[in-house]
Amino acid sequence: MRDESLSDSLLAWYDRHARAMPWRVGPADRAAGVRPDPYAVWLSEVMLQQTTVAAVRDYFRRFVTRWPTVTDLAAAEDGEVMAEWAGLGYYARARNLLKCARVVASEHGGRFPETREALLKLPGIGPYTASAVAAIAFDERAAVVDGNVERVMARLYRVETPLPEAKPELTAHAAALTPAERPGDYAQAVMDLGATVCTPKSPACGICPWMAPCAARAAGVQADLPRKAPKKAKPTRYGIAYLARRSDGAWLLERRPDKGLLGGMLGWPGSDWSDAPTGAPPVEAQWQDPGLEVRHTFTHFHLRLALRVAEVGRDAVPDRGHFIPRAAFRPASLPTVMRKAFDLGASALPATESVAPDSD
DNA sequence: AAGGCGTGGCA
DNA sequence: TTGCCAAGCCT
Repeated sequence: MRDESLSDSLLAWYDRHARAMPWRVGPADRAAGVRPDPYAVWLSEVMLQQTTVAAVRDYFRRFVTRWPTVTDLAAAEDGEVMAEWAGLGYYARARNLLKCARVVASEHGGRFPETREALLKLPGIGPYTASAVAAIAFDERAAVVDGNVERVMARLYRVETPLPEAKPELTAHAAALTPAERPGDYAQAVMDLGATVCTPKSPACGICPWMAPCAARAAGVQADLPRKAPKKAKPTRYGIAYLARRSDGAWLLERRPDKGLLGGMLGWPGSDWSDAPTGAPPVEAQWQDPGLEVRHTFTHFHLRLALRVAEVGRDAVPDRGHFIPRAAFRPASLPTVMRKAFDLGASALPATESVAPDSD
């Protein structure tokens, strides 16, 4: 059974402390009848998967400015969406975002399904996002369980079982607390609490609306919860990236395959990334070794990427990739590791003379 | 069903 | 420098 005094005290706290966000309808406006745009809720929730609010803000604004509705997004070119997502990480989210937008546009008349169950069927929408959209946009009493909620529940109920084993128990607690009234505000409230008060390292118990009922706080173990299984060490992999600049300033890039690391993104042609990388240069040239190396850490390995640079003539025909004209090339459209390679490698080539744009 | 999948900030 | 982490999903 639900403990309404708990959800009530949290909602009262949220009424005073809700953070303002570009996609959020605050509690006062919500109480006055303002409804959030399901498209904005969905887009923000996908962007927020494993990603900080600070990192998402500007991406969200650019997306809704460029594609104001899900129908607009559905009509976008794949490469444009991937370029706009560049730098935000977890690029499968962007591929699934577009898939989802197209399903909503073509099979649901441009309107998002309004139940958690139906939302779960869409690409890129899992248990968390389905609950968040259902609760925030459609007032369904759906319990959100993300990293914040897991932490808050583990502390409130002093769950000592380590994650991920504890997940079902924490989910049950979260579901029991979720109120029928204001489920969307409650979802945002419990996540705000986790993000600003019940933080991973020194939680601010002194200002927490749930200080009194918190079992971990009473036992003084709040900073030790939730317990987690130890993580594996990251191996180091090595690779080579080839940066070729044509005499007209065009750069040789290739589209990475949809599956796997950085799937669907542009990148520099190169070797595989392994203990002993192999891979031929993508175009015949006088390749130079400037002695530069990009260091970058992915989710599950460290990468040391050695750079090779070359200038090639107007008639160069690459074995891999294609030349992107200087005027069309934006480093910001590259995933971060590739942008780092550009920042380093471009400085190793002589400055381009200012030439008039050419006609290919 | 455990592992693949990004990035930037911070102690 | 290193490790940890942040509103997970997919296979």
